[in-house]
Amino acid sequence: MPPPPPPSRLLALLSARRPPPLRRLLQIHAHLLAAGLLSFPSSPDFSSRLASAYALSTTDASSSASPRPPLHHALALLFPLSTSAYNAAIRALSLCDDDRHGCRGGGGIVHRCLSLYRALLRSGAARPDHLTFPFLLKACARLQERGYGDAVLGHVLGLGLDSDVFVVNAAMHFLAVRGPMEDARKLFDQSPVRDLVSWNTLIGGYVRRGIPGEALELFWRMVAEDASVRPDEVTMIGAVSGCGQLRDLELGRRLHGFVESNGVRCTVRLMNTMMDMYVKCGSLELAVSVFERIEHRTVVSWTTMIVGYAKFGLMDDARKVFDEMPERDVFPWNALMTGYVQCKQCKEALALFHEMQEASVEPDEITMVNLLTACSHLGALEMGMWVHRYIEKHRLVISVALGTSLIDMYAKCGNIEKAIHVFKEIPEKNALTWTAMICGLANHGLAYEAIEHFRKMIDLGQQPDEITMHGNISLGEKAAMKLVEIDPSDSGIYVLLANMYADANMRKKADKVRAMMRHLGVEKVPGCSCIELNGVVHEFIVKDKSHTDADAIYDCLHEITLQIRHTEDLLNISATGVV
DNA sequence: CGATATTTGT
Repeated sequence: MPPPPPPSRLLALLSARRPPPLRRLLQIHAHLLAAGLLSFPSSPDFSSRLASAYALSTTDASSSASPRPPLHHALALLFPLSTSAYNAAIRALSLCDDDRHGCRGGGGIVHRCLSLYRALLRSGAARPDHLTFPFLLKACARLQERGYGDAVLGHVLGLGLDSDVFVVNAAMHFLAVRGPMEDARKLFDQSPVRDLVSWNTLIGGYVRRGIPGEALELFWRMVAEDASVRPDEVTMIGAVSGCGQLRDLELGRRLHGFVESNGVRCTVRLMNTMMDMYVKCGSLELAVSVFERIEHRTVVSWTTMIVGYAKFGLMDDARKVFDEMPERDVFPWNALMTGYVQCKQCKEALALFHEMQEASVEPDEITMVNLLTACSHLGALEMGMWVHRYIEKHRLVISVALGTSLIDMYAKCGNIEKAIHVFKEIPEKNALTWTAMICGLANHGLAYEAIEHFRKMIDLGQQPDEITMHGNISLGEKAAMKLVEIDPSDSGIYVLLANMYADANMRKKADKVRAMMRHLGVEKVPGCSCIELNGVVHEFIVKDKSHTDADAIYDCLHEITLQIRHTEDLLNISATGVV
């Protein structure tokens, strides 16, 4: 028998970033027991470290080949655990930040955190304390469902921990991410404790939700009213990115000045945010000047620069930046591809995808959305179908956005049946999905089906609160206009529209738009038809001469017309009689 | 002791 490793060696094994495999962990556990190192309390706290390692090793995806024991079995071996051991285990789990270990959306890890918390509540010996909740709430904020976090918030109140600033901030963060923003705000306004992180959390929350006005107002209030805090890097990241959402260049320069005159640490992250803001506010020049002043550029810095050039249509410069970057993850690839698509250089986008595959970069959902958009523009049905198969083969999750892109691609590439099929298959639909389907049907001249879908969309209440605070109405309008185009005489559309506006509390505007729609209905829209040849869609409008082979096509049409006339003469029937 | 933060998309 080899001698047991010294405690320092065991400690090192337990503290490694990657936990030892379960089998090894059990050995370590036995050694610690034999050495009497698990008697509580001890320093260093071996039982906390062992609990953390168990929590992590039952999460480790690499051990998923063999059945993993439930976490509570492993922890039962350590029973009874102290609160700090539970906290350490929850902490270790909540810090393990990627989703490889569990199901999507960090679900696996969060549920393990919650089961640890339940074990803690059941244990009787230990009670959750002020250190338990920041980690736990952070985990809950990563979960789509709100229920668990709400329950935990209830416990916080029950235990009277609502005066611990760390707990309050974690609760605010949870509410800002998952709950109604008003609740986060209420907590901020009513809490007896408040510090820099409280302000930052709330400002960041408003920015994440796309309410930049509120974020900036809070920022100025913080500067003016609360002398106990000074804006730091995190504050400024929130304020500057909010300013980017506002597209307010003047404000952006002011905030930039604020950073420099208030000694805020100008870290790469802040400078990246500043670049992004300048790009969004339309000043490529200032974005470049910030980029050039960054000493240690990250992938984010380079990517933001690519987005900037692409946004201004300077694809050659975007490509140059892309080629110059020392290392790339999927972001710069997607950013460049998006640029090509938006600049209508769809063939370049497809070529980039092939480069991406040669570079062995794993494409993601966004890559696929870009590819499908490129295919839609090109009318490249073959390629589009290949992308569809690729998505299925690689088991990429078909999100709303991806599903919508598929529908749009099939519709624009001329395969409306497949578009309908995908529409029926996908589980999640939003207003954009419906619009893509309705416009697709309308473009294929399927007026009845389009109107039926429009009706269904309204019936399902698939709008007012989907997007903002108005944007949705224009979506409805977009769909409706398409319908008016194909059948101006259908009064049903006007009724539906009127109802839609009524539902959205826009009665005042309803009449005005009604008149507009009528006007549109009167207007003649040129008839249009599409034909697909070898994966390329050719579009023709009445009297359209834009096609490269227009002369030949019209010659051919003329020939066909002559032949029909000739046949008519032979059969002695009139053209109107046939048609 | 513990909480807040930047880049890609229909």
